[in-house]
Amino acid sequence: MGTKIFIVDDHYMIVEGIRSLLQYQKGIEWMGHAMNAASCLAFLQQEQPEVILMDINLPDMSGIDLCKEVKAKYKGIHIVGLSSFNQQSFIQKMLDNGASGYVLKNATREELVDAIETVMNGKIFLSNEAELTVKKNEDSKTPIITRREKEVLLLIANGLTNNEIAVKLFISITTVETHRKNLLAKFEVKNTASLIRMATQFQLI
Amino acid sequence: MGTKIFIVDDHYMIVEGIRSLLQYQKGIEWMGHAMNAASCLAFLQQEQPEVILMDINLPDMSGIDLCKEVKAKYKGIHIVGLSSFNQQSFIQKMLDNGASGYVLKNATREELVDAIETVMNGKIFLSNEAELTVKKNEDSKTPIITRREKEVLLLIANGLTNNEIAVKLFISITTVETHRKNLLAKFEVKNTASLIRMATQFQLI
DNA sequence: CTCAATATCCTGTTTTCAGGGGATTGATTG
DNA sequence: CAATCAATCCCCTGAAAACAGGATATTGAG
Repeated sequence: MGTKIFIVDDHYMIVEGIRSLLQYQKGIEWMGHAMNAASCLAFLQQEQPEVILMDINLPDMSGIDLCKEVKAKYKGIHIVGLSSFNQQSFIQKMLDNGASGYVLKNATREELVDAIETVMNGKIFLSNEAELTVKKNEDSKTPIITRREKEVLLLIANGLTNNEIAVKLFISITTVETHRKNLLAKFEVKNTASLIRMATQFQLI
Repeated sequence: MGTKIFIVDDHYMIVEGIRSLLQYQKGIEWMGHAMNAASCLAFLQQEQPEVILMDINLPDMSGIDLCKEVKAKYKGIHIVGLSSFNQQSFIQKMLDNGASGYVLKNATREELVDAIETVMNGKIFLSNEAELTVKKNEDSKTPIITRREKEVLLLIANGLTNNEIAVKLFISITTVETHRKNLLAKFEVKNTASLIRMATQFQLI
């Protein structure tokens, strides 16, 4: 009997694609698929696969949250993230929430099989490109900003002036200025335009 | 003999998924697939399909450009855009470049078949959701900005001050100020932060 | 408990931006 | 041809943000 796998993805083409790639693969047993988080959880109450391939974008819940929930309830299930994006923040969040690996949607059959085998052996699997991204982003990583700074950043992005922000957050305008100063410093930029640009690139807003 | 279709997409899973969805579909003849723009163009020199399903994200060329090129050389081929994103700007650009339709990657088999039939009849096909997006964005559409304004916008986004922009573009600082004023007016915002935010949302930078 | 991080507040000065006005040139187009 | 628009330039004012120095609670992890 092969490794029991299950897929959660709301894209028919992806589900069919993976089914087609793995259908006659030795050592792999296709248990079915779910199109959303809810029916995935419902399925798991009946049967448990060994590996779940899980999209990070689901209609009812983010794959990141679903990953957390599944790992909390069924510790033995290995989860492989599945996404067309090659973005470090998502990869990291999936891994933080208990995922054992991450495969891009342009993976080959070999890569898929490799991923499933690797996580079954208790190891971490990252797509080649995903691995590169992780490495690349080690240099230019997202600045670590505090909760308050993020609040201020969001309000800046929404076009509020320091004064308006101060009113909204019940703090002094000078405090807002300080947070702003720190944001500029942390992002290593020298004005608002670059700040907002960087922040969007890092997907903070 | 069915409608001859061809697929250009660099995602194995998508290609396999579509193949699986359409393989035994009556009235459709699968001609093959290409993983990039170059091999698509090479294939077209040998044979011409009636409908091409084309990803907007290709490794060597954007689907938007490829669409233009294919339509220029082979006017009779109907092109259906294929993407996981539901973004008005992409849809619009594909249609501007001669595409006959647009299908999201979470389309069902029925939707795919419908799309192919529709474009074969010389009509435009848009995915349900894509149609909604187009409608939604009719209200809040991208401002029309001039070449020069876009240049200035990019430099603002890169963190240059008016002075630096003036030097770089060999124009007076007052001219830069004017362009900036016009940008704020066109985007209907009142400061740089909002301007950059809007510009990124409209994917101008 | 201690220390570092965080959040808060202050006073200045200088630079940059926003918003108001008006004007000229050249290209396009109905 | 007249009208429109893009692109250029100019002046002015006041507001906002950036820069340079501080200082002081609070709190949370080791």
